[in-house]
Amino acid sequence: MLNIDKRSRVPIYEQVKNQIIMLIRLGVFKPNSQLPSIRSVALDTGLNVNTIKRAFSDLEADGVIYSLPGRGSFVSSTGIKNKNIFKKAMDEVKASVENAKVKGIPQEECIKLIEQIYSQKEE
Amino acid sequence: MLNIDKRSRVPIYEQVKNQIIMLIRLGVFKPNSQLPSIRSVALDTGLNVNTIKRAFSDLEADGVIYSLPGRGSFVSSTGIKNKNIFKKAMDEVKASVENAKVKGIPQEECIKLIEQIYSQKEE
Amino acid sequence: MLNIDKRSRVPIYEQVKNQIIMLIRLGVFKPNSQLPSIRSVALDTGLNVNTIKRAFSDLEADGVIYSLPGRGSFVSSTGIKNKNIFKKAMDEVKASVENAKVKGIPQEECIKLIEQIYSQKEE
Amino acid sequence: MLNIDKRSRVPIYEQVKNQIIMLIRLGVFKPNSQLPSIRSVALDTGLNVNTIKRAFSDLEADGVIYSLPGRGSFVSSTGIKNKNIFKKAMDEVKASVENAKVKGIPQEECIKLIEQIYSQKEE
DNA sequence: GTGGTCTAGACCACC
DNA sequence: GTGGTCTAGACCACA
Repeated sequence: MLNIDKRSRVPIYEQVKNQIIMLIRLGVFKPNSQLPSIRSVALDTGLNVNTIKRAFSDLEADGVIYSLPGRGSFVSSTGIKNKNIFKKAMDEVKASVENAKVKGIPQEECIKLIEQIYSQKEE
Repeated sequence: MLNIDKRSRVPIYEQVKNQIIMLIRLGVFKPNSQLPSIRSVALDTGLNVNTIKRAFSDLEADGVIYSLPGRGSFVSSTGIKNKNIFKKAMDEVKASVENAKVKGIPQEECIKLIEQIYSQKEE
Repeated sequence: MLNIDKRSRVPIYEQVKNQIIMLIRLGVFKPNSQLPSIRSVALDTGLNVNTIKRAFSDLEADGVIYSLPGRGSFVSSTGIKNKNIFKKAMDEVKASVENAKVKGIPQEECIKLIEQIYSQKEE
Repeated sequence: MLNIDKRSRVPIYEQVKNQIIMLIRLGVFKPNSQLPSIRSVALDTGLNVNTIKRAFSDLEADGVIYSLPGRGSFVSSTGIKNKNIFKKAMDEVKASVENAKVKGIPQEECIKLIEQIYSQKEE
């Protein structure tokens, strides 16, 4: 179900977080519905329980999901409509573009790249 | 000479690299001219010698500077026109924008941000 | 009969306990009268039998009810006037207020909150 | 330096968090000053590095401290003046007092308890 | 030395 | 079965 690249420099728990966010955004997991258990995700992905737990806890801290001990983890009713998540993502873009600008990369290159990324179909 | 923010999350050696690249780009350091020694930079900035060393060897690996053992470091003749530096910067932008897309941020938001960054005067 | 919030962080067996205590306090269940059976409560609420069993045995341990094997559970003659229940509740209040104090919240804030809670009508 | 009760039902990382918050509030750790390293705290307390790490990460998520990889952990410039921390503490008080009210404990008992707690000198 | 990530495996409370 | 806590120990990047 999840597609993890162990060789990426992006931490595994971040990849898990991102994929779950995308699945919620795509409607695969709907608000207030139950998510697969931490352990089952760990089994499916072959990752350690603690790594998945870390991803779930982070998502809970961001208000994307909530977990009830002994009962399971659930998509929060507001789902992905959380400003905090957006802010973090935009902060990253900002930092990387500012860096590109400092390195002397012209604005058109950046815009071209963005248009290219957004024209790709979501996997 | 260098403007380092010790409280930034950007690694210090990265900040050193970036500032040197910018100084080359602005013409303060010209192709084939000698750079200040690692030790003098360390003294000036109050940073650890190892940190500066790391920045210089990274720059050498990127072909931006070259060092002659016993004589010092010099701006390479091609200077900053090195594809590697550009590629790394663009890879960062790519990763952050792909992440933004996954989080559901619309293309226009990214473009707006870029135009805003590039409209600012360089410090 | 019982009003359970499955999405609450309060354990379900705790909610069951609390509601039964309140019903006794309100006189719905009188001292020495028989309580509905564990199974019927489980059926009514749609909760797991084990969860109800846990609530009942906790209440018995606290001396609020007693059970006669094969015949059912009954409100104890002393009813809710049991020190143990009070003590547990007060211990919780104590812990949370001590925590608030540590966090730097002034005494007046706590008192104000309490007055506000007690001025609300009981549901 | 820290005073941990391993037998408490309050998670150890919570106790660590609370004690650090108190030390910041008392001015022992000042805004922007460096905190003892995660490892040294682990050594001093005899606790596992990961447990201390958990406490520090939580504090960072709450904006109380910030950490710079390779450099250390620091009290954030706003220090403890964080509404989130206060809200969580008050939510706890609210829940416990509401519970006490349901159990039939009179308002005066709660107020008396609070006055007693706040009259005690801070350790 | 510092913090950050990851694994492995234990024990607990709750359902 | 579920999530939550804790320990032990490994490896990494950064200073």
